[in-house]
Amino acid sequence: MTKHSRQRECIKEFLTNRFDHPTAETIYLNVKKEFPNISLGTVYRNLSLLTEHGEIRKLSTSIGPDRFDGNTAPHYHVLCTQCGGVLDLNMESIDHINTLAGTKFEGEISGHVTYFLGKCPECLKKEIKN
Amino acid sequence: MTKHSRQRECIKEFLTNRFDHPTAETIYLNVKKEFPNISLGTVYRNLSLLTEHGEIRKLSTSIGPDRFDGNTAPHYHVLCTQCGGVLDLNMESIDHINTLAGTKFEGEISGHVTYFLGKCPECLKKEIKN
DNA sequence: AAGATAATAGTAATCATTATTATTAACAAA
DNA sequence: TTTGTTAATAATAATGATTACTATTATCTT
Repeated sequence: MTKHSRQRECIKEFLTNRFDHPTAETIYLNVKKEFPNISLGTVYRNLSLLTEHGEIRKLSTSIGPDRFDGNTAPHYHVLCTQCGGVLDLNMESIDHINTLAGTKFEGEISGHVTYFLGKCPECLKKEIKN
Repeated sequence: MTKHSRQRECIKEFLTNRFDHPTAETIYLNVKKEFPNISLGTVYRNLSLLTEHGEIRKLSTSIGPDRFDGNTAPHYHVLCTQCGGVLDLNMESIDHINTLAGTKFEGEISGHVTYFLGKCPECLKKEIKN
């Protein structure tokens, strides 16, 4: 049975107003403005809780720390190999690849994790200038 | 200019004979049999080198440490949500999703990282028994 | 208002990985 | 085959991200 907490509410709200998929550290620094004594552990625990409850999404890439997304609607992400930024990609779910994978696998396929690699519009623009 | 080293050769050979995508720790413990004084740092450095040179592949999942694959032929992986194992999935490259993603993105898409979630044949078998 | 307990702040611990450094091994040239 | 050069090593410390611990506080219930 999970009790309400103002810290968790603040974390949740911060995430719903951000679209750059901040890290726990960034969330910590920002929530600190409203709760100067908040602990990084509290941030991590609440991010886990919110993720479990399906209220936010956790994004793990091979580079850098985990990031968090307040938008739970199904969509994909592009990881910019230049600046390290993580951008939204509003593409419909490609769940047909699960079916395809299922035909090549003796076990059971229930889902997939996909992120794209590339260059964000900003980095691309800078490249052309030079 | 990269010098030959017996330790690196041993790591490489160990990986080409394993198909369960071991972690750096597992590789360390096994290579230790031939090189009792080998250091974990040496294992990590050589795994990075081999990955850079395209001789092995590094697999990062959101759960647990990185794993390494001696098979560099293009293929995918299934992460068993039951036992945590990582299995090969010999499916052709689904690079058409890059093109699809490109149509929804202002930047540039150069590739994708995908792994599937599911249950391996062994865990599935156990489940049916019970 | 009082009691029960989940959540917190503060901090220590853990885990995976990378960095540092003195020593050793691999290769090249004499 | 010795010698010189330099990359690779072993040993260890340091880092970064995350989780665990614990006494205190906030939230909810009665």
